[in-house]
Amino acid sequence: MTCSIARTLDVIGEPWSPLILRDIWVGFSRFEQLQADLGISRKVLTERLNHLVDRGVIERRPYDQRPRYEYVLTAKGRELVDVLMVMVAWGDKWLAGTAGPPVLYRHHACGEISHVDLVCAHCGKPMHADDVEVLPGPGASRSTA
Amino acid sequence: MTCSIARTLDVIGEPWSPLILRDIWVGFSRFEQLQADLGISRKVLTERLNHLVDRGVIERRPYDQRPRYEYVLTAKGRELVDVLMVMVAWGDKWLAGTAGPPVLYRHHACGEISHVDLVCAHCGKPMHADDVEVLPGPGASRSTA
DNA sequence: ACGTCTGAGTTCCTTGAGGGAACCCCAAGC
DNA sequence: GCTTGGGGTTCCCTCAAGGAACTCAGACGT
Repeated sequence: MTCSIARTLDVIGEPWSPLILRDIWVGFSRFEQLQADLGISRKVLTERLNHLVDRGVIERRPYDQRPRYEYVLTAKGRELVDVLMVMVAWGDKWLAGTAGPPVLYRHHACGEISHVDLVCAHCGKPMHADDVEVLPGPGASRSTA
Repeated sequence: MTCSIARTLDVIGEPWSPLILRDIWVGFSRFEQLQADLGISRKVLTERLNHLVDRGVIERRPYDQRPRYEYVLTAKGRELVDVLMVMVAWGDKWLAGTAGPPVLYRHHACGEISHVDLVCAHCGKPMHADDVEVLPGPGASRSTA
């Protein structure tokens, strides 16, 4: 489908993929760690990891003489974490409940506990759902995308 | 699971939900429009719409004397579109191919074709995967979240 | 009064993906 | 040479997605 959302979902749209990516992001890099932390079936974990490697968002690397491997984010994968960070911000705001957010994020640049906000890459002002007009682009083929 | 990503995925984690949300965002608000545009089965579309209504991200409204309904984003839903906008930015950058992005977004504030960028809500500087430190928060229960 | 059209779903059947548990391979270490 | 432990495969079984047909309710034309 000619839609960047659909294409992105082709990479992280399957049920477990975002959680796998998050775990790798925060440092769970080995197969057994991921399986234990997520409670995912080993079969599906294998499939998802292969898929993410195929799409170039993670890389499979040996870390021992023995056949031991770890998974690390590529540059493409690190940028995909942006999507997760926005999910965190939204989930913290709308779904955290009385206990408060389960995880906090300290921003290195300012040292404060914070969360992400969206701005226009061009002018730097806030950019949200109602702040844009949707137009067909060069790669468009059908009515929508 | 005590993880804001997992909780967000409970709302838009099922395969079609993000695409449904996108369609409603860009103005496809009726059942028949959504079904035709997405090619989703009517059964699953019904389930997804009900689920999104239950979670409070869209609202079902009659628009006629006859039993005709349209779906519109709530405030909660409009903020969830932030996630889609980041997916668009990432998909445009990494998956658009030679044809270029299928859809363009004009930012009302500056009038330019642009895309979103992530900044720290506290200090306004860029905030991405490597710019944060992850700490357990008040709502934490287990090792990770 | 009657058929019909249209939007908005339901129902039923069939297929494919996810869960679970067990099994396999290989290298080190004892 | 037997065990251990990480990193997967294989097999079966259930449940969710797809597809096509059916339903229902209110307007509208005649």
